[in-house]
Amino acid sequence: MNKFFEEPICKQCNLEIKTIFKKLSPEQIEYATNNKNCSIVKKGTVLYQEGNRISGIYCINKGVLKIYKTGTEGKEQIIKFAKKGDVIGYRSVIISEPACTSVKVIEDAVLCFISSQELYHLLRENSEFGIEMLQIACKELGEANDYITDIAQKSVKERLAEILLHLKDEFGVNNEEVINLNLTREELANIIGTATESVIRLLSEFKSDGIIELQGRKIKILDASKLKKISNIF
Amino acid sequence: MNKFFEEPICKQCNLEIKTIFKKLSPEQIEYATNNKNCSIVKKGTVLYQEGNRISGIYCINKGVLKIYKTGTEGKEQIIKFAKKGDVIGYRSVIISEPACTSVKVIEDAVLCFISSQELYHLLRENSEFGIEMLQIACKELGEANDYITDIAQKSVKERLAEILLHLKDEFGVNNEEVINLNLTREELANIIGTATESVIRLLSEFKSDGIIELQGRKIKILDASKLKKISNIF
DNA sequence: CGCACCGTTGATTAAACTCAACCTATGTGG
DNA sequence: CCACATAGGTTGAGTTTAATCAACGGTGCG
Repeated sequence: MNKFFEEPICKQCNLEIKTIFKKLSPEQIEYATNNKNCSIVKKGTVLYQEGNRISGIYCINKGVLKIYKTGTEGKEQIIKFAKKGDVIGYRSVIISEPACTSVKVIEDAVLCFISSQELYHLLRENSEFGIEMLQIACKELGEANDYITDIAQKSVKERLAEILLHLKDEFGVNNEEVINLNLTREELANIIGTATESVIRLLSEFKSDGIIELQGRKIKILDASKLKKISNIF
Repeated sequence: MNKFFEEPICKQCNLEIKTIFKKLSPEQIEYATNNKNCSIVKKGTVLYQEGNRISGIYCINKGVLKIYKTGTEGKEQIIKFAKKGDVIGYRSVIISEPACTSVKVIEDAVLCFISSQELYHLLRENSEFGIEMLQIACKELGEANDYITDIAQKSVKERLAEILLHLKDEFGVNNEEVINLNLTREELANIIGTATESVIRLLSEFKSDGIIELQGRKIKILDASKLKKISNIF
C-alpha cells in the first residue's frame, strides 16, 4: 500500500481534484501538467524559511505542513497548517518578497511545485484563475482576522478548547474520535501563543473533567459540546 | 478651503492616483468612472457592520476608517485603519460572504463605491487588475501574520511601543512630531488587545521616561529609537 | 549506556486584568 | 445660566492568570 505513494502519481495529482486549477482550460491544464514538478517530501523537511526568496508555489497533494513564524526570542508561532488541496508560498511570490513564514513538513507529503513564471503566465492568461487565487487569499485573510481577535481577547483555556475543535474540523477524527493529527505539546502551545506547561495543565484539566482522553499525542474528544461552551464560540 | 471638500471631486479621485485602478485601460477607467459613486461620509458614521451583506467595495479618497471586529463580551478588536488609497470590503465581496468586520469613519472621509458587479466585470476583463487586487490581499495577509505573532508573543508594553511607531509610520507626524491620528485610550487598547487602564499606565510610564509627550489625545514622539528598543523590532 | 527530546508537576513570580472611585471636559435640557 | 448626564481619562488596590524556573520521569535512538 505504501509503495503506491513512493512516487508522485501526477495523473491523480491536484490538477484533477478541486484546487486552484479547477478553472483552467484543457490547454492550460496541459501547460501546467508539463511545467509542474512533483516530489515526495519526508516528515521533518524544512521546505523554506522566513527570509528565503522562493521561486514558486507548492500545491499539496498529500501530507501536512506547518506554517510558522519565528518571533522574539526565537519562539515559534504557528500560523496555520496546510494539507491536501492547499497552496502555499503564493503570498511571497505575488508580492515579490522573501517568505515571511517558514514551512516544515510534519506528515510525509507529496508536493507539486509551480514556478513563479508559470503562475504569472496562468494569472495573466486566465482571469478566472486569478479570481480563484484571490478567493483563497481572502479566505485566509478572514481566518487571520478571526485569529487576531481570539488571541487578543480570549484566555488560554478558551483558545485551547477552540483549537481542539478547529483541529477536529480541519483534520477530522478517526473511528475512535481521535484527532487525525499528532502535535507535540509545544506545537499546541505555539498555535495558541502560550507556554508548553500551560497547555499540559489545561489538557489534564480537560481530561479530568471528562472532556478529552489522552494517549501520548493522541487526543480523543469525548465531549465536543463542552469544548464549544468553554471556547465561547457562538 | 473646507468648502472645497464639501462635494466629491471625482476628477481628482482615486482613479487618477496610484490605487488599484492604475492597471486599467483608458476605456476601463472610463467605465469605472461612470459606474462609481462618490460620497462624503462624516466622522462617526458606521459604514457597515460585521454580519452585513455588502454590495461592493469602497475606495478611500480622503479620511480615516477604523476596521474592527467584535469579540467575546462585545469587546472591539481593531484590525487595522484604512486611509487614502486603501480599498475596503473586497474580502467579503470576493468570497461572497457577509462582512467579517465593522467599519467606522473616524476622520471625515470621501469614499468611492464600486459595486460587486462592476468589480467582477473589471476582474474578468483585465487580469492585471486581478493581480493588483491579489497583491493587496497578500500584503494584508502578511501584515495579519505579523500581527498574530506579535499579539501572541509580545508583552503589552512591547506592543504599545510598536503600535506607536507603526502609527507614526502610517499616518506620519506633524511639524511637532505629533502623530497625525487621534485615538482614544480605549482605541489604543483595542488595537493591541489589552485593557484601557494598561494603556494609560504605560503611556504615562513612557512619558515619565521622556519617550513621549501627551496633550490629550495627541501623542508626541520624543525618542523613537527608545520605542524601537522597547518594542523589540529588529 | 547515555544523550536528547518530550512530557509532567510543583512552587514562585510577574504581568496584566478587574473593580472602584474620582476627575475633567463637553454637551444637553430645563 | 445652571444642573446634570455622559464619555473619556486617571489612579490605586486587590486578584487572577499565566509565565518562569526547576526538578524529574519516560522513551527512543545512536
